[in-house]
This record gives sequence, C-alpha cells and structure tokens, in this order.
Amino acid sequence: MPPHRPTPNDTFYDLVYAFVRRVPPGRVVTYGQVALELGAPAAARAVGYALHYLSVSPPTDVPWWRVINAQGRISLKGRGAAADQQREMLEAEGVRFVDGRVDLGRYRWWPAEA
DNA sequence: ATCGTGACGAACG
DNA sequence: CCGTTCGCCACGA
Repeated sequence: MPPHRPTPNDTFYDLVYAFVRRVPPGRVVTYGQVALELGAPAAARAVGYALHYLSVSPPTDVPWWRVINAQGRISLKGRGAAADQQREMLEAEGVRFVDGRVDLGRYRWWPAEA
C-alpha cells in the first residue's frame, strides 16, 4: 500500500475521482465499470486502491460510497465501520439492498445518462 | 527498471 | 452459493 500521496492531480486516481464525482445520488457504479470508462478495462483493482485514500484524507467531495463491486455488494476487505457506513449512506439515498445486494440493473449509472 | 500492495473480477471446483 | 486461484493495474519505494 503506497503510503501517502499528495495528489498530483493528473494521475489515474484523479481521473477516478473526477468520474465518481459525476455519479448522482441514489445511483451506483462498479469498480470495474469505472476502470472501463477511464480506458483501463483491467484496472478495477487500482480504482479500489484510489478510493482507499479518500478515507485517509477526510474532507472529500467524492461520493465514494456510490462505488460497489460487480456483485452488487459492498466490498469489505480491510475496513471496519466504513462498510456498514457505506450501506447506510446508500440506503439513505434510496438504494435498496436485497439480501445484502444491490440490483445493478436498476441502480447502476452510466455517464451516457448525464 | 523492478517489486509489493490491495475498497477488483472472472473463472473454477 | 461459497472459497480459491490467478490475472491485471497504477503508484510509491
């Protein structure tokens, strides 16, 4: 895990943040989808890595909670309360969870809609 | 230039 | 519907 990062503002990460900022409330996108939209189909993992830093530097205008995995589930690797918090944030926006999963066919957002 | 890292993901069994 | 395996990646060291 690359410790600290001052945010150069022109890296792949910044592109991730820019894209996620466009996701409207009550909608979601997947890590792989973001990577795809950014032209790096296989960089889903890097996307998650990028969002990881948001929790490190609190004040964020990036709606990171709207990014979930391809199964429509909240990714919970090395995060405690963050995961539960994410689900709460989404439900507060109206996103329904059925059996711990989100119906991507219904909540997934595509930039074309914007 | 090379390596380790992990909020991923598709493929298996 | 699990848990595992393996491939892929950007980034900092």
